[in-house]
Amino acid sequence: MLAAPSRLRQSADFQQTVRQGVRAGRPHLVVHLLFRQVEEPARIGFTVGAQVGGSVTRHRVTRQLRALSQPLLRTLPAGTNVVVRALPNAATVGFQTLAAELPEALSSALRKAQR
RNA sequence: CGAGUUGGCCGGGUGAUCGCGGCACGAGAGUGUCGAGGAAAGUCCGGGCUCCAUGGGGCAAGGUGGUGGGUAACGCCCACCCGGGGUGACCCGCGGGACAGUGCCACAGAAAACAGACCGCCUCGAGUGAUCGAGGUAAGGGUGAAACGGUGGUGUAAGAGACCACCAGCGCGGCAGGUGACUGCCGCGGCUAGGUAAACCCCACCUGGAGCAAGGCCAAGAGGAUCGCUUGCGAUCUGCGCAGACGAGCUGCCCGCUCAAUGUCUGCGGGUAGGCCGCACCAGGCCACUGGCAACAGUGGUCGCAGAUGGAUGAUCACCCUCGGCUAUGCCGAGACAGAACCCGGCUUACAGGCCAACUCGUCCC
RNA sequence: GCACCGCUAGCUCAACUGGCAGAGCAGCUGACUCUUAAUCAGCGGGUUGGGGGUUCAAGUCCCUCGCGGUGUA
Repeated sequence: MLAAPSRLRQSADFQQTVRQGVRAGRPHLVVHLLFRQVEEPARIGFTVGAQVGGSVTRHRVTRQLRALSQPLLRTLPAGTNVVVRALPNAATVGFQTLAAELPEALSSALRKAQR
């Protein structure tokens, strides 16, 4: 589990990020990103729906994404909110595929947001 | 050796690196330690715990259903009885009551529950005759899931428990065994009484309601009474709005009791979740002994065993294990069902593969 | 967490107290027409979500499992 200040913890935060932020997709996941003008650490959250699979596979995907997010968190500017949404086919591919797609999607979203 | 029955267990292992949550210690960096399951699942039962209610009487409603025992309790478990299945080990059974009452039994059939008689059979009468009428009878026929005991004989106009023998079944009595369900034996009776209660129902026994978003504390906010003290409500709110109904409450209803038109309830709309506690040490696991057929209980020893809140057990690598494929001393791929959320006892359902024990039947050998 | 509802032909729905599973649309065949549509005649199509039980007999009653959905906190 990430530290509490680095997590999105409320449903409202998720909705705000997904609706107002920019979006960058890859075949197995989507990254939503939103800059906020506050001096807080960057925060990240995960959305893994029931379409991905049962409880066991959902948790497995969440853990893999969380493990990948740990080093990427430092590279984000302060006040950034990120929501990583797993697509239904995310459980069918291995860790290596997700490890390649997440940094790509994140940097792509950052470029979009800075424009 | 083959075929089978029952019960129990495991359900990947070891190591390294980078990470996560709880707890303990520490000023801190950090160190140490623990960290998913047999079903954590479905939510079908039972309890603990918490709050609310709880003066009495009656009626409902729901559940359970052989007997005895186990248990905190159960719709669970154990043993036994009865019925059914299997050569057998063993398995299956919502397994009380059908003379307390009511209902239903389609189609077919003469007739479907209480006796009756369609075709028959027999006697008498009428008629030349086909046949008709009166009466007796229920053996035979056919229908059906089910037809008023079965077989053989006596008997008769034809027949019939009308009578007899045996058998099946019912009721009563006695003796014996068992805590009991019940079983065995003997005698007597009338000769025969359909099914359905997972149809209503009757009988016996059990059940107050809600649920950890229970509930408590703090912070913050709002309203009323009077400044304070203080009092009531307080996220299950509303003296925020609109509309409607009516006496209301005693958590289903009635009696009864209590309170009261500034009261109470209902519907629609509107609004509200910050932290801490509850929270993890118990009907606890394992081992031994004792009692018991067993479920289980008692005594002693020993162990400490998840506690998150967008929610902790992940990622990678190496070797080993199991399985599958192949170009086969190796290579490649796969590793069941499934993720704790207040806790516990059961039930049910899912589950690759494997292990152990007891027992049964068959065949062969000693 | 608690309280409920539904599952029937390819689709939308019936089947009263247990008693032969049906209707409309769709499909197929034929007729009408130069052809199509419309119309007319006919035909096929069902493990009643799965399994088990009670009953002579189950879509209906009971138990259990699955899928989908609703209300409420």
